[in-house]
Amino acid sequence: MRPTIKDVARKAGVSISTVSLVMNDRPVPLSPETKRAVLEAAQELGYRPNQLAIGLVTKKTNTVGLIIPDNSNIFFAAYTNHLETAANELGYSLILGNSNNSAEKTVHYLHLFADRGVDAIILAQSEFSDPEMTQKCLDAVRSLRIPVMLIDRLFRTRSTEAVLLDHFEGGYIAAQHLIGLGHRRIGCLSGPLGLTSFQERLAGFCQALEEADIPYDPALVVEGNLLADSAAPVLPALLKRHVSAIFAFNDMMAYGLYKELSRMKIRIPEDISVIGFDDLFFSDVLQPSLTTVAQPLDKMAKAVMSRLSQILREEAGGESLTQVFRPVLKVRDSTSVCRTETA
Amino acid sequence: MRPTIKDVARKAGVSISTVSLVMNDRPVPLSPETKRAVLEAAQELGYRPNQLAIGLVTKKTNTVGLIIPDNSNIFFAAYTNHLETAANELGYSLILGNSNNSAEKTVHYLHLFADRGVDAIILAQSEFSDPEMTQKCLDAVRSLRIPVMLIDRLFRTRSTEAVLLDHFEGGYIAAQHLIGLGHRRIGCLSGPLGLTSFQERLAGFCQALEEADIPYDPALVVEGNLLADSAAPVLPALLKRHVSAIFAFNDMMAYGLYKELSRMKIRIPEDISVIGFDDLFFSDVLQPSLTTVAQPLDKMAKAVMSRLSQILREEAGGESLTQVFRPVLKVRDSTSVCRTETA
DNA sequence: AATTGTTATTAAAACGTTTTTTGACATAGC
DNA sequence: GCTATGTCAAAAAACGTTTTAATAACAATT
Repeated sequence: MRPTIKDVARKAGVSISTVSLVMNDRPVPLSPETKRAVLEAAQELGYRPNQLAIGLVTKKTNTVGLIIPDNSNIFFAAYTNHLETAANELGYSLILGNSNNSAEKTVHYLHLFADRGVDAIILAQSEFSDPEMTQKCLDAVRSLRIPVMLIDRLFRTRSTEAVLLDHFEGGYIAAQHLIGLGHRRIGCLSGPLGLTSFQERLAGFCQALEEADIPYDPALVVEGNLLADSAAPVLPALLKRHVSAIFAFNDMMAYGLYKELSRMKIRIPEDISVIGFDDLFFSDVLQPSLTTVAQPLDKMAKAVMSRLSQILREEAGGESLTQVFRPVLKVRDSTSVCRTETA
Repeated sequence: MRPTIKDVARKAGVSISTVSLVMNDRPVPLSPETKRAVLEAAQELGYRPNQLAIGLVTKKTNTVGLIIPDNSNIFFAAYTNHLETAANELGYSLILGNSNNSAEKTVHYLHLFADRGVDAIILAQSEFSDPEMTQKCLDAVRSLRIPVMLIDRLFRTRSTEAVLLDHFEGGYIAAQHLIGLGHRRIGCLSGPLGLTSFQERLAGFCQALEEADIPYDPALVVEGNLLADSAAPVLPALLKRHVSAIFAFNDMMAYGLYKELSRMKIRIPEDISVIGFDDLFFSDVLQPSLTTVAQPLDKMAKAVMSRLSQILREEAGGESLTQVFRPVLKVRDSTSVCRTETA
């Protein structure tokens, strides 16, 4: 049906080896006439090489597997989008798997993708609460013998390729911004503190407090589940402590705060300032627009793919590399100068 | 490195044909001992068949290409997520391409995916403003000789496989809902009316007006670009006409209305009702939550994949099938009884 | 005229599978 | 004792490429 190299060879009156040599522009002596004949035949037949066959012999498919928890999570959707763009620019295709944060599904996809001959795998997965699950993934990754790039903190070891955000600095600049506006009683709506990234955000937050000589009050830190609806149940605890600002450890929870505060007729930023983390698409659409700590996803995605491409071209040294990116503060309308007298 | 069928054969002391027969559980006479030996060897070596090689001989890769305009568009991200889930349940993997609404990129991915031996392609693309572009895509699709499933209205012909929403009904139920609340001057913030889907939404809207004996006033229909920021420029025109409700043809533009109305101190739904279309994730988070027309993406995704799977198993009759799904009205807090006296 | 060297092309092996055909050996029927 | 009939297993071809080694043709050197 689809023309193969044989068809081109027959049409051009040469052997298939010649066709291959010409198509790949190999540095072997070939007469101009032969080249022209082959190119013409290929053109006329609309010949396109079968990548399956090529992959079988070259062991390269120019395909990268991407395993993320959930593409309906807009953060990952945005990341995926940037990764796909970066991949395409470097000549790679992306094959997608949703792990739903399940170690089984992660392992499933690791194998599935390896079976399909992907050149590398990008894995977005934070630690599992059960260390055994993490170990399972680690084992699977090791057994694969394929480059794996982590874009979240699955393993604590430094000996893996990774592209990460500096979460400490993220927490730090968020706190610094609020402190600069005069806030001293700042609530934290944290993510699960079992996860390294959130520990680090909190540590950065504390560092900023310390530098401003504000005592750290653990009662002002509550834990959420990263979803919007986790804001409502814990908000009263913070309000009771008279916080003048709340640092939500991701934008989704900040949205939850918006909803609940609005229900309570507490105004943002007049009565309380809110700052988020991630800079999702909607943060700029919301009313008032959300001040937040942005992750430079485009740069990170580019870094992921160019590093992988480097590794695959075998231009990387033996050392594995962890690249850490700096977050960027986006000041919008949800934070303002502190107006409460209570220091 | 990775064990192959040969390694299993050697270890089990049989031929590779036997290994293949056993692994695929073929209905051929094989002694239980042989089977056991093969299975054991495979298990011990951790053998997993190379899907590239299998694809080369069977012409099936269990991979489906998905071409969408933009995965950072949360509507498509959600659809992609459902499609991936449905695909995985049926044993397929999804390979992803962002077309950015460019015909060139669409054609690029059509070929790229075909080269990689995908079994089918899912194409989310509305018509191009330039009919020549549409023709280009059509030609590429035809030349592929691979099943292509449309999940948007690229071609007007009925002779393609497609899974679509009943946009007419969507427009109809949105209007009906507002009319039921007593609204008679209803503004439309439409999408580009060059696109069939929006024409149909508008037609459904008009139908509902007609049934309620409300004259259709073209001055109440303005065109947006589907993005949030297209609301602000056209809102004054609608307000001047004293609309008591606005039907935004997608949720993103409804969000734009929220922002602009809030800036103008016009309250939703007290002063004006707003209804959207799509039911994006955020519509339930917003304050007030957005009444909207939902697309049953999970059902549609399942329908896409099960139909494709049917076609690929060659169980489909010769006829191509267009499946149309009914939208669902989600009544939330952004619409209320009309309080203006102006009829 | 024999050797060496270029240049252009091809043959053949390999990649890891599936699948069809062939073959070896027992057992049963005549 | 010979042919038919079953079992089981292996051989071999095929899928569409790349790549290395081989070869052929011819010119240039001795």
